[in-house]
Amino acid sequence: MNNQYRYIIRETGLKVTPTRLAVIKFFDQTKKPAHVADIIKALVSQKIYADQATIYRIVENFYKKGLINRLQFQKRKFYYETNREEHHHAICNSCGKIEDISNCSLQRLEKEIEKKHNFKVESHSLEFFGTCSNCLQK
Amino acid sequence: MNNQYRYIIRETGLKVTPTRLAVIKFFDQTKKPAHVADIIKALVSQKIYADQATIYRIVENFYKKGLINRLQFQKRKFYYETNREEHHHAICNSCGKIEDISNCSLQRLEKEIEKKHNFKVESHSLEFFGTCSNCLQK
DNA sequence: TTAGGTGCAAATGATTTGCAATAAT
DNA sequence: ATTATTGCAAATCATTTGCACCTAA
Repeated sequence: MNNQYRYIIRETGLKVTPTRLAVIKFFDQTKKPAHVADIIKALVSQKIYADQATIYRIVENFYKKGLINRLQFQKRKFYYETNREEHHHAICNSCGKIEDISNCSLQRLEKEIEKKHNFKVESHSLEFFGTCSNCLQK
Repeated sequence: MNNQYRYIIRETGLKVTPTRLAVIKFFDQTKKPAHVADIIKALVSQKIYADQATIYRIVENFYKKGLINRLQFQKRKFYYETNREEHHHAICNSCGKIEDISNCSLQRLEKEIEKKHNFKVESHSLEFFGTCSNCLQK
């Protein structure tokens, strides 16, 4: 059951600990971007009490190992989410809801940049800000 | 000479003060994204000593009035730059250099999102991370 | 004159760090 | 046994705030 998670962690060279398992599981089950406070809240509701320093370290390690992505939405904090296929976000300025956007097809643009600027693109971030369907109705 | 800047500030409904003039001028002359510490340093070199709280307030006001843009580059701090024609950035992971990217033509994508998600796009941020030409040679 | 701007110092919020205790391999 | 991980408390960094004083309109 937890074996898939143990395996994923072990593959990165990190040690398997209960808190890391819980965090991996959290990201696997919650598909939404989450910041550290979200993660802590979710773990507390499962009666898992980890220090925030620990969560910050876990999440940065996972990010560096490529297990999760790190995002920012014009906020002061970082958000993290499972590293699934390339996609982007639409963030509602009114309620804060975050929707997924896929099929952005920026490959062409990346190619152009590499040629024009002689800049090797390794990653990109693309976020849209506006008003979501719910808030539009109000 | 400073009249253009006075005019720009006055148009927003904000009062014209020496510090605001200096900040507007700074953004007009420096085309690169800058964070608050950069601005303070530039002003100090002109013997203009303003409190950091003041700069934070000025910059947020200018941003809200649409005079400057606010950016984040996977850093904890905000960057600001003059609000010129739409463009994006390529940030070097190695030396931190920031290059401009123009002609992104995301209009098509925005239209799609508006239709598919019923989400009114008001702005977007698009940044590329990688290695710049200088760092590639090392 | 008066609404808005500024400086100062203290508060805040997210994140990081040092270090000793503990757990995973 | 060895090395990585954790908890705790304190530090840091960017940013914000309250308040008394000052200044542009």
